Amino acid sequence: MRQTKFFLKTVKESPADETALNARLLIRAGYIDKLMAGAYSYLPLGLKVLEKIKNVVREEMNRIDAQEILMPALQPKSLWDETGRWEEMKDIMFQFKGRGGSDLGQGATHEEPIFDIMRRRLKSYKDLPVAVYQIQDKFRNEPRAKSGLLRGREFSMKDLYSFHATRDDMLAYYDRVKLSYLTIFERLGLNAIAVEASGGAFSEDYSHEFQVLTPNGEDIIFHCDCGWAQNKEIAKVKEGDKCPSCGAEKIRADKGVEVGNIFKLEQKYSAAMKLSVTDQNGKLTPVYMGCYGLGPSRLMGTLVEIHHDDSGIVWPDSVAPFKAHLLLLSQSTVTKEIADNAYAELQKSGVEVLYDDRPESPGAKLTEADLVGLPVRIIVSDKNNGLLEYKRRSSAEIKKIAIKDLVSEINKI
RNA sequence: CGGGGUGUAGCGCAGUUGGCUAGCGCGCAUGAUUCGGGUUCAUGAGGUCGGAGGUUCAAGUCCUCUCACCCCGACCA
Repeated sequence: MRQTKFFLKTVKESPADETALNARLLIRAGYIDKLMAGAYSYLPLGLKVLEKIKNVVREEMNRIDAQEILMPALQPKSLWDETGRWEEMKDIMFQFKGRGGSDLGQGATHEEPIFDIMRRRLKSYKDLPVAVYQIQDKFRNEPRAKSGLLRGREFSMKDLYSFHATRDDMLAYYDRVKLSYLTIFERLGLNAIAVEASGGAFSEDYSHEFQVLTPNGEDIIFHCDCGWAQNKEIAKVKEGDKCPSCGAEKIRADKGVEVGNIFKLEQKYSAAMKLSVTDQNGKLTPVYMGCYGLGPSRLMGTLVEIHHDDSGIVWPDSVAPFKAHLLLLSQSTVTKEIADNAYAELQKSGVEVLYDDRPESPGAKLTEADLVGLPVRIIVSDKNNGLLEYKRRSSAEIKKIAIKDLVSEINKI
């Protein structure tokens, strides 16, 4: 993509109404725009990142035999009355009247509609197991939206629901999802730890939260090098205590951002919403269920909190909106030709490249490139005698390479 | 929802005890200039001072109400 044709405007100064680092950088660098508290637009660069995150999630979901669906955000009260959550969640759910006075709500989560779909289709233990997921915007009337993309009133969530004939099967799938989540976070360039947390309203057992440790996180996590970790909400230890798992006296307390949460719902929901199948003996049994959330938009914010420096964002390769930023620093005909050739080469090889072909000053281009944070920077200038200057955003090392070696150099990543 | 703070040009900000034509920087337009870390200069466009009501000869400035945004707390399938 030529930058002269690309819709991207960066700004020098941080917005006054944001203090969260992720929002300040993402807005300055032209990824997102704030519409109101807790609701952001994704501009071309930002949407590319969000989609890359979602696609990593899709790939890993598909790998654990989950199938993608899409449910409405708009939902009727009647469904939510079956579980009693219309009342229970009235403070957090956007609820309003439809035409004719019908009560409607916007989905803060989707257990009710997925149950409605499943109870009319799952009839026998032979129909199980089944797992479906969707990636959709959730709406929550947060008491306090804050921290940029980390806590929105409208935000992207991937929610997965699994249905099982036996408890053992549910537990086995829960473990599969747990591993899948860890793979997702690793692919995204995040070090997330699985933390025991409250099971919530429909489970007495612990749930697992996936927490990325960062000083800007909202939760407090007690954890040990051995892998044991609990949310402060349920933890009965304090910093420096003996680890209940390995016995070493080095429990640490750190702040974390919750980027995923998985629950064993057992049979409680199925009982409430009459989701039963006939077992091998012909007897009706409530199905076992699990639900598993993960937040792509919150992940995008978290990625910026973790991967940045004083000059701007430093995207991990897996989610960067473009792989390379090609900068034309001189306006001589010869140099322009070299840059055009390099651009053509990259495009031919399928490398996603943003080509800064604007007639701006070198300083402006260099500073802006650091702010935007693409993984590879390639400079073409009169100074380089026909060679290209190759630099990773995450490193200070600069290599001079020939055009013919450019694609192979990038493909090493 | 409690406490604190902020609303003035697209963005970041200044504006004294109420006073005359509301400013600065960035950005934008035009023309020059420059070309390896957001070049320099000139000219220009751009404002119901968040909104409503009030006090006053006179309100960006004082009072009341209200809306929005930020931070702390509470809350957080």
